[in-house]
Amino acid sequence: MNEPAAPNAPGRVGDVRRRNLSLVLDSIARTGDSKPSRAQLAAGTGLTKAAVSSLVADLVESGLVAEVGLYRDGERGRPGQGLELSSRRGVVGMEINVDYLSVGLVDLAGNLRFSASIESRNRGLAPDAVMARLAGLAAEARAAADAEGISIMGGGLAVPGLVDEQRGIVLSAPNLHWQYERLDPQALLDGAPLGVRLSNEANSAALGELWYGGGRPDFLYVSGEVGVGGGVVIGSELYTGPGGNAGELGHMVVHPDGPPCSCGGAGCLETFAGQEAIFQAAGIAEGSFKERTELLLRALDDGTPAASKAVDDAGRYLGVALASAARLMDVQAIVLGGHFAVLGQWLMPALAGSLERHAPGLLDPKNLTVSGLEHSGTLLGAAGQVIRSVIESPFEFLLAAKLA
Amino acid sequence: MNEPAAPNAPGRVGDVRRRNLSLVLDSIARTGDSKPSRAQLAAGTGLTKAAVSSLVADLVESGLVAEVGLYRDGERGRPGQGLELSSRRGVVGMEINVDYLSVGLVDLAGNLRFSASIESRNRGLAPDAVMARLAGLAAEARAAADAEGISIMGGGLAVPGLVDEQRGIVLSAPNLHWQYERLDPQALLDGAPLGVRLSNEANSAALGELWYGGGRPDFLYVSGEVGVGGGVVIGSELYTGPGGNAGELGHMVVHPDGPPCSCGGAGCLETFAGQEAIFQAAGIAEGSFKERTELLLRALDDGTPAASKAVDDAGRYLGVALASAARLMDVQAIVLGGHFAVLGQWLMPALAGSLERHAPGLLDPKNLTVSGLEHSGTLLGAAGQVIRSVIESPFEFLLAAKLA
DNA sequence: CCATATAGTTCAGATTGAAAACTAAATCCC
DNA sequence: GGGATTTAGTTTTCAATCTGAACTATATGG
Repeated sequence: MNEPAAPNAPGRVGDVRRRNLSLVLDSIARTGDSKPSRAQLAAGTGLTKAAVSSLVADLVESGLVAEVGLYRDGERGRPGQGLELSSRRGVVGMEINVDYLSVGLVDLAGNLRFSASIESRNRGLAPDAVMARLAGLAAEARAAADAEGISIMGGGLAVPGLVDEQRGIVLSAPNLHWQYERLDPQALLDGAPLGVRLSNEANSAALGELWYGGGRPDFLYVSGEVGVGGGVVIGSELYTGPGGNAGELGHMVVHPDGPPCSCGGAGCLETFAGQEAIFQAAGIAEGSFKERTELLLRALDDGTPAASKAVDDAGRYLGVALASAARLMDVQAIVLGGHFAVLGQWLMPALAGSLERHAPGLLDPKNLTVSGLEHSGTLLGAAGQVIRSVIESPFEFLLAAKLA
Repeated sequence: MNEPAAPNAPGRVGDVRRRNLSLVLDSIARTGDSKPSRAQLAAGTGLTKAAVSSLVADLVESGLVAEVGLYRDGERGRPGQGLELSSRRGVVGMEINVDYLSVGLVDLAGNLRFSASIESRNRGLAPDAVMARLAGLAAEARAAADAEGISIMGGGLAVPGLVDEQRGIVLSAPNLHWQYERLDPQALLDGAPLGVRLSNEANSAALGELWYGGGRPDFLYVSGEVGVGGGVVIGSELYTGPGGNAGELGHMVVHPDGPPCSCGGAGCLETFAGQEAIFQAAGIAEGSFKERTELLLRALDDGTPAASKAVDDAGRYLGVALASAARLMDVQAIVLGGHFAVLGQWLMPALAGSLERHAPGLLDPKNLTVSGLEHSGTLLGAAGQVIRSVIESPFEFLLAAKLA
């Protein structure tokens, strides 16, 4: 869709403006509610007022930034024109999960302007059937955008599995029983200038947490779904590794003599802390995920020993994996999401204890938190990736928008 | 010393030239022996011939690049002027280790032009005493540089411990019994325009491997010294983590019920695969490192069961840690250095087996290798950091050189 | 010796930010 | 109420630096 600048591309004179457009736009995005003036942007970025004026003019003309009336900062002097990200440009976040589909309309500033979701037993369903249902939801989002006067720039689609972003292929999504499925995400938002970006669910949730949640620059996001996934955020960027598969927390080895795992290995975290493992250890075998989760929570509330032990064990082994991860990557904050967030209060004691036992003093307990975004985190992250790409490369967006 | 460009600095017109100077210089460095002409550089970088001519003129004037006579590429037409990194600019790499000190003079192209080392039982010695001995070696390197007509740009000093690069402080080097020692690395090479950069031994070894060894862009370097250290190289850059302490492979947890470790944790890799742990498990208690290593190697040669088991166990647990690391960071190649390189042939079977058991198919066995640089890897890496900083920011070097 | 091919230089033109002067719009204070 | 002051934003001039095209330099081939 948009070609990223090659790292070895020659510097041209025009690159300076590309960079400064992004710098100013990002500055406006970061300042958020306080709606900076051109003069404040100049002070904040180190650019001259003249340069900022010229850059802002381009951004306003493109529709990415809007002026929002006068704004008084100090007591004297001419008041500035407040600037903010346009609320008339949006991105559609979409999520396919095991038992539901959801969409959300997110504006440039990150506000969730519309959302909808439906239950859908997707496991084992053909990708085409799932995509057809999702297309219905996407149409709702487009209608909502029309109603609110929001122009849709693009979309993000998160799926619980390994994906090839470039080619729109789901390499493997074991929980959906999908294997090497070629989707057509573009069809969901026909005509959107930036298209639809396919992404991994855990990674999107991690990015949602980064941009619209806790907001730390460095943390490890742990997503306990059917599998145990993770997203590594370093320096406010997702670390995906040389092959794009980093963050596979679920298959870190937490016991050298542990049981065999579905991945072919042995002693993986997932065999101790995956949803299935916890349900099984707690003696809860029947029903949908939702039903079993409710049974488990009730059992924990009642203090049922098997349930408590199951969650304690999961927490302890999760602690082993996180201790190793913290040592290796020097990660100093951890955010729990998905199933782990739901189990938070029961999981934490064993987890914190295990971390302290294996990596004493390495991680401040107050940096071990539960995600507050719940299900919308993935949606926000999926949409956010497109929004960030615009903020980081506004020039490229202008081109894409002009061509369309 | 030289201030790195802030990530949020505004782009200025002059930045374009900074970047292109680096692009051209790096291009010359990469092309290596084949001594490219200006026209070839233009084709390779995407810059115009005019721009390359102008950039090369600056680089030649600064003494970083030299013309090396005519060079014929095709059959017809005017031959080009071959260009290469100057062999008259060098950096001194220095290393403090537990039982020796060493220095090396490395020219811009990465050739080791001179090296020397002395045995020195540094454990427990005062930093001042060690630095005084090292200064003697450094003086030899300077004399060698004078004799060869090499001008010294700066130096790199690697120590086996955690360091604060900026302030020249060794935060902790347990194997030397050093704790928060303020060194004065600058004194070793008084007057060198880029000063002396302090660095961690394992990290330097990893970088040495990157620039002058295997040359993969992504790998995990495992250094088995007294402790077990590591260096994570991703996208041809060292990953140091948000706090600068990434790569602490030795304290990854490889057994949830393992013995206590000196770090206060339990079940750490180091308690199974550290030098001391191996010596102890093999029943070798007395003597210097060198002597004990020789004893161990002889015992392995003889097939002594205790020694074989000690090394097998170390390999197996190392495999557990590396399997986890590979999952988490998606690392696809591993290079063994230090003690592990010495034990290579005895360690490999158990290590490879363990990796395959815990992360089957994840890592191609041919990507599990032993470093070929031996001891000079650390030296080359320490010097290389300064050399790379010049190649990546030639403009800043020009300024620094001009001020001196 | 001249056609041709390739290397490298020179020069006009375009883009862009810095610096400084200027205009615009508010408050302060008498 | 009106000038002084303060702050916001624009205009103008200038310098840096790349591109592109024309030009010069130097080789081979017939």
